[in-house]
Amino acid sequence: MPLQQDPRKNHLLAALPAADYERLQPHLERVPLPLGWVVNESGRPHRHVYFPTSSIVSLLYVLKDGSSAEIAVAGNDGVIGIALFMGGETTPSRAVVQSAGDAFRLPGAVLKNEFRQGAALQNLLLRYTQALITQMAQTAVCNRHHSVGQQLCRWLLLSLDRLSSNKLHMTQELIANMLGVRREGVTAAAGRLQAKGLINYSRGKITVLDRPGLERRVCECYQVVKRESDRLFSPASAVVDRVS
Amino acid sequence: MPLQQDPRKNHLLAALPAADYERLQPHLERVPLPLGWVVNESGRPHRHVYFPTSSIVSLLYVLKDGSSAEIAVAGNDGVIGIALFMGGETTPSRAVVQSAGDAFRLPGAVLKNEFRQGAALQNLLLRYTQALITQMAQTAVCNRHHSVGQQLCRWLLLSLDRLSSNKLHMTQELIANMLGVRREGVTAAAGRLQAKGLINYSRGKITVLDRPGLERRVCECYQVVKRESDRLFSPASAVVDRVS
DNA sequence: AGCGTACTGTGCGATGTCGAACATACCGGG
DNA sequence: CCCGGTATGTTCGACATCGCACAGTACGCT
Repeated sequence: MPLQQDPRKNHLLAALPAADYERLQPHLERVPLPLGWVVNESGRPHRHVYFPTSSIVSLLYVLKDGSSAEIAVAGNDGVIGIALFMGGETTPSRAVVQSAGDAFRLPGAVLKNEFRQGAALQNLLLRYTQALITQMAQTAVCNRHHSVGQQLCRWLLLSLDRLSSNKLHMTQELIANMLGVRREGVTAAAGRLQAKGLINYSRGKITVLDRPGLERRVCECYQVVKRESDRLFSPASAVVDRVS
Repeated sequence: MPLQQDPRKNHLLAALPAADYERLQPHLERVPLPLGWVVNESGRPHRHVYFPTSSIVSLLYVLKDGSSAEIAVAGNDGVIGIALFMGGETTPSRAVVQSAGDAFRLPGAVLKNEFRQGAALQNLLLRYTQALITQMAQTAVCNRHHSVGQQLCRWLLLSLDRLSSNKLHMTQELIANMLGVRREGVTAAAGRLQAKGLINYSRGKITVLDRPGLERRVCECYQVVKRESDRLFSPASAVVDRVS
């Protein structure tokens, strides 16, 4: 991994006007996030918000019986810990590092203070939250109506979008936990993708060979989430609100 | 139906301090919401936010092939049109009236203006949004892991909580659309509930006879959503933020 | 009273996922 | 270099839901 010292590799921080960013910058602390690390435990108060730069973090819901499902994912396009500025302090979901890398964190108090000024950061975080809501809603529908194969494609593409390479580091077992299905189901679906030459994997290392091919196989859910995310962060719509 | 003329039958409006409410009151317009009415169409800009008093509104995601799923529900404890204050103007979901009744609506401009002052309304709406997120996340997990029977119980209880009577007005076909399953599945599940004496239904009229019985059959998802909603609106936590 | 429509009930095979047990293959550390 | 653990592949029956077709039933309207 190269330097990755620049907080502004995170799109949210990058979208802040210089003045706003300067206020936050002294409080940003770089944190390496190892695979599997629990950033926020379900129901526990959050101390910081995390802005991933090269890492990917999943929001997981874990049921009493241990079964789980990913409800959203955040990488360098997002932030972990929205409960802090939404006012709830905690959420019933667990945030787990899905792909090791760096993040920058900000103490909750600093974020809340900046958020309450109603500055650019507020607008940005609210838009992000709305994009997150879209992602969660789409996940709910996808869980209901689409096959494991389609969901695997969606998951691969969402992960790929948040990484700079075409290699993922993730076992089928972990993917199964994310999708809330059995490992065997992932094995079967991944096997089909490999047979068609779309991906290549071995012992937790997945290489995507034919991204357009994946996009042809994925369900509409992927596109909806991506388009909505682009829309909410497009320069046009962002500027309007900042100026007004 | 009695008068239902009081906007403060909506819990959000009721939770506002008098001064804040007075500012909004002149702009509140009473609107009867008929069954099936589309309050907000997917992708279309919202003009108003709606505060239901005696109605229930579902947020539905509709896929290209016509299949759908409910991702959240709002009654006198919520508001429809969060995209307005979140900054996105639209959402990819459709808001449909699930149970006819009244709502009060507020023009988007009035709401946005009040929201930006950072007053009590802002805090309240953000907390509500977080509760909504919880509900959506729980729906996603429930879709993945729980049976139609359990989900039907959850759906009945969530609807019941938002009504003053123990009678629902809803065909199995519509419930099936909400849950994203086949009508026959609902018929079977509802038949079992009726056989056990928990409910009674006939041609679109459902009477809940044994609510505790339903609560014993429902999956944990219902309790989680309810508890989290209570927590976010408990007087204790609400006051803290307003004072600070 | 009669008719039509909306709602509910039922039966079938097809399909996909589950749950569990077990076989194989690969990698890294001692 | 071997050993142990981790990752992947494969099999089986069981079960729930799907998709479709059609039968029965109650309500409301003319």
